[in-house]
Amino acid sequence: MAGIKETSTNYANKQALADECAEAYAANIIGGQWSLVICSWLLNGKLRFGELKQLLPNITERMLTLQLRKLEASHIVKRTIYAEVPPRVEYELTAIGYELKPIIKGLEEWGEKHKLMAIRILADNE
Amino acid sequence: MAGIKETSTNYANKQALADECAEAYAANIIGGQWSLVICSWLLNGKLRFGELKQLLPNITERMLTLQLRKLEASHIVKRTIYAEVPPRVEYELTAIGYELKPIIKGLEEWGEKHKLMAIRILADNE
DNA sequence: GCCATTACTTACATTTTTTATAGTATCATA
DNA sequence: TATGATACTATAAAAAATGTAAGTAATGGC
Repeated sequence: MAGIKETSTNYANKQALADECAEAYAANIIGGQWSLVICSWLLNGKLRFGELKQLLPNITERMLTLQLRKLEASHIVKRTIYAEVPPRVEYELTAIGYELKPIIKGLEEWGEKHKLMAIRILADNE
Repeated sequence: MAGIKETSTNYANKQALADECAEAYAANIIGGQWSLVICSWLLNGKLRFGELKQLLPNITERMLTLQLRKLEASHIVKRTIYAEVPPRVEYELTAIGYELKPIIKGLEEWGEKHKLMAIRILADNE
């Protein structure tokens, strides 16, 4: 929860929810628009900033930076800077980040299944 | 994806991501602030609107309605209205909604683990 | 000196989500 | 006639997330 107003009701609500529901706590961490997909790519190994950018064609550099910083702050990814010019920075999952694997795979399977269901329902309604 | 502007870049990005990544597709469905927690409660059985409201102390009626409607539109929950006065409405998970169970449980466990880790890291830094 | 490369940063604009507050319909009961 | 219960709806405003566009630092090669 970075850059959110600590006096807002929303902040209080998120805190309260996260305190008593671990799944809400988890959702706060991996909840950005691109976070899950970034993690999903990183499951296969280290990637550089530019590589991630190419894998997520429509992401802006700003969003990529923001999401990576958030993931880093939550200890989901580790950032390694090599003192070279031009710079080289690599991102990889931490141990706890890697433990998201079954969840991500589960979401993936569930999503596929849901998609098929949605298509079936659409077809039935014609 | 209800009430979002179909001409926005954000809409296009979400669509594109959801098309190629089932986990992003899934995240769009269960991604609201309260969705996961609502589903989590419903895993134990049917609940009325008012019961959900009490279980989620700080939620406004509007948010509860919005999230339930979104979940209903995605076929995650089923809504049953009883023709009584005062009205009675019950919410329950559909079959595909219930299949979120392992994912929710996984997130819960992962969240607990992550919390412990975060506490340990904080302690180490003192 | 100038350019190219990489991984950013900054300022600002727009869109989306969440919160706040007040109201509605129904009908049994007091 | 007024009240209470339930599950909402309407409108506005605040806050958060995302997008746009431009700029930065460092240095090796031309």
